[in-house]
Amino acid sequence: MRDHGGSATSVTSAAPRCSGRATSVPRCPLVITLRSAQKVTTASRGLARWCQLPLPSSSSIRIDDDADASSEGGALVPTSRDVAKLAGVSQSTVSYVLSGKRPISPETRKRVEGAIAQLTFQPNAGARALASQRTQVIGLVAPFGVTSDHSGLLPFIETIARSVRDHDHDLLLVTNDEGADGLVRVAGRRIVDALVVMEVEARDERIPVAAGLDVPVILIGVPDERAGLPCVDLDFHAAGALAVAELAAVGCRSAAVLGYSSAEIDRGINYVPRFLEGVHAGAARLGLPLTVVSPVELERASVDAALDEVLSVESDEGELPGLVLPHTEGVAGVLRALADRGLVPGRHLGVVAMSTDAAAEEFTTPLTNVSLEPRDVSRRAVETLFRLLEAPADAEAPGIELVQPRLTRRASTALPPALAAAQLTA
Amino acid sequence: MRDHGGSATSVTSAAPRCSGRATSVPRCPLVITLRSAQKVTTASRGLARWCQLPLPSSSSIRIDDDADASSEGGALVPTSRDVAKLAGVSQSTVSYVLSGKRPISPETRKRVEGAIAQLTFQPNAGARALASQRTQVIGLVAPFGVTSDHSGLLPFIETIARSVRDHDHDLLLVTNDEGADGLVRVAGRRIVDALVVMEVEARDERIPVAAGLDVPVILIGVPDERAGLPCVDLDFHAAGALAVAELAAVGCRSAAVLGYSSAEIDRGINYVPRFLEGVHAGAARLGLPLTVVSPVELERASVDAALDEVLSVESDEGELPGLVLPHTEGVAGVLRALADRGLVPGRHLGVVAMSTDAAAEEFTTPLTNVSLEPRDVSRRAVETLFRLLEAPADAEAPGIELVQPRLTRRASTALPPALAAAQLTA
DNA sequence: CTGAAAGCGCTTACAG
DNA sequence: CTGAAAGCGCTTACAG
Repeated sequence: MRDHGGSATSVTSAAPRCSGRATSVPRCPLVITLRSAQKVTTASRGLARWCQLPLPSSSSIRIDDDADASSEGGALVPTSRDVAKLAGVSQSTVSYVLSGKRPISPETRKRVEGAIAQLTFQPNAGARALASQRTQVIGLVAPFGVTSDHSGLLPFIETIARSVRDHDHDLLLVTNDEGADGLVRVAGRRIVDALVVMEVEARDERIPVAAGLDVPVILIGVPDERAGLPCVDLDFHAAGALAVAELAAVGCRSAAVLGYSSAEIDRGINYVPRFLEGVHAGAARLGLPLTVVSPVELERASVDAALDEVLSVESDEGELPGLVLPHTEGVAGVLRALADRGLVPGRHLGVVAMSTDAAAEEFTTPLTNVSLEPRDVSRRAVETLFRLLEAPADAEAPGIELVQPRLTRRASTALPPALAAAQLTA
Repeated sequence: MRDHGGSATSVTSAAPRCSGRATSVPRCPLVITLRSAQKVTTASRGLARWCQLPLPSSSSIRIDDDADASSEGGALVPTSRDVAKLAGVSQSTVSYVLSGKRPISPETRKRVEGAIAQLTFQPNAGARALASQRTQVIGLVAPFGVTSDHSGLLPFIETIARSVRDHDHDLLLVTNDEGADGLVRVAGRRIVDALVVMEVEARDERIPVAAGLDVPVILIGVPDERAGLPCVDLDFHAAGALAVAELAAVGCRSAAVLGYSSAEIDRGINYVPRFLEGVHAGAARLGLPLTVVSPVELERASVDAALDEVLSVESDEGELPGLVLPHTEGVAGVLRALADRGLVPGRHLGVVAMSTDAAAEEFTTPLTNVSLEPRDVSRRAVETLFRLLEAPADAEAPGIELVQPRLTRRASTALPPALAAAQLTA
């Protein structure tokens, strides 16, 4: 047993003796005796302060700390061996009671559970991982610091963390700074059982590395070459088509897309072309004239230029095109630029944006949006990952799962009676 | 060694034999022989597909897979014992080369490092944790789902994750759904070595629990009763004082605070009173008349009412009060309401908001802000936590660390020449 | 400067 | 339905 930092303090643990290693102050019933006043050290001073006791100058103090008393500074942690002894069963029985991997008689179970409760036993995760080859931890590779804004990231992290907990696992955050090495590290050292890789790029250096790991990996996003790895993502093609279909439905005679920022395009994020293809396909099917301006940067000047270009293409009847705003971060800037021109979404022109519902409702004119469904995508990713984790090695590997986007009509496509009427009679 | 799912496949690993457990396909040099064509199973089919080989009908195939080839589907992972054998040293020497905990001769080191590289050895985290009683994982208890918006949360998570990696540890995310039980679980099972608890409330049920754990805990935020736990937070008192001082400096003759939302107040977040106290103290020192309206909800009606109240208190000279907006989430709504009234920040009245610099610059009129400094706070928290983790048991326990806020003047307090001049001559 | 060996606290065939 | 024991892959006194 380790000394408590000063020879003045001696610790004697009373029965039942725990077999665990002492970190500092045992959690078992104990007696602390301060032997000599002269030799009182910082450690014993600290301890006394902790216990809210005056530091005695030349007497001994007694602390009766019961088993589940929570005093900081370390504890002699009970093991499953202690539980077994107390319950009068073998250690394996304790393990089986915990895991449910074999039938246990009701009486035995009761005794074991009682002992567990009495000792406030909690299984050691490291020992369990070593013996079972399962860490019960999932790694999440999150794209911190790649782009400036990441407000959209949080719902993913949150939902993934919760879903993983629903499967009795924990979530380890792997920042993207480490790149592919991070994947190799957490998988190779068996820190995690499986990985979720977020925001994969079209040609992502992490893909071949991830495919070579001997733990299951799921991608959020769809790279050009997925190397056999399962992917989950929003159906951005459908999202693009949905956006133009809405504009057509409310009577817009043409559509214009104010594209992504060049930062986003340069990163080769695969949803950019997928969304634009969807827009094109949708417009073509509906016979809607389409203009795409891309890239559009977040800066005011770039937004103004793009808007000028788009608004100059008005139709013969002086009608403005319906606007599709795929770039969530840029939406606020475009709306501001519209306001500067005295243009009100839903009155002078239709606007559909890719954004969360919450963000869409925040604007002066609530926006019709196509939701990014981060929660659905995250949940699906985790479900698939656990199916993979539990699947026999010969199971069918899942492919690409696409979550269908959802459009919610709000004021920004509530077009004027004239247009709406035209639409109704059409 | 585990069977590969079908009796038709036998796997023989060539020297050097690895001592690790086979999950599926060994990573060591190996020979795979398909014995009988009739008995080809799904498993062996899957294997063949993987290897990009046609499935032979009645012959045996040979695959020479070298040690660092990365083929999915499992691997016979090398252990430090394999490294030791290959390097001709003892297992303990391998461990010491890795940990640097005792001097190693250059030649020995070279041989060991060579063997590690050759086998692409990575130490098993579970085994290491079990033997060393250190998991190298820090837990972060993040307040997911407590409030609606959490964009402000991300910089904390990001910075904490990075800082923790700088100390060669990983970050485990503990969602707040589990409440105090989550702390007990990850600490008690030794899933983490230490904890960061975010957004602590004034009377937080997690505090006494956290204080009873036998792992170091650091709080971000300052509860009423910190139970001896170290805290790191922004100095909200100073922030409040800084905000009114700025308004006074640019010539405002009175100040008004549009307070927090009742949701935030109800949660008993400790920075609410601290900030307001700072505002009061600052205003008192400067002799600035002060109005505080609180709560102010995020809803338009509430903002309008608060603004009406505040703007009616104009001075004899018809001057409007300077506005302090402590509630980051509510800033956008207040600005919109001001715009509706034709009031421009920095022209008709001064405005100072609590917000990140990035957010402050996003508004039509860039805002003078007092930064929340999430990165500084996070970094300090992690530094203190590791000091705690490495400190001897008798070390001095740290108390409350307050990070000083920083004010950046922008257009919203660039008041009209008349006022500025008045201020200069004063 | 290095090695042999015990031990960390579980799980899981194996045996009954 | 239960137990005895091997073993997971490291670290760390102990010994030289």
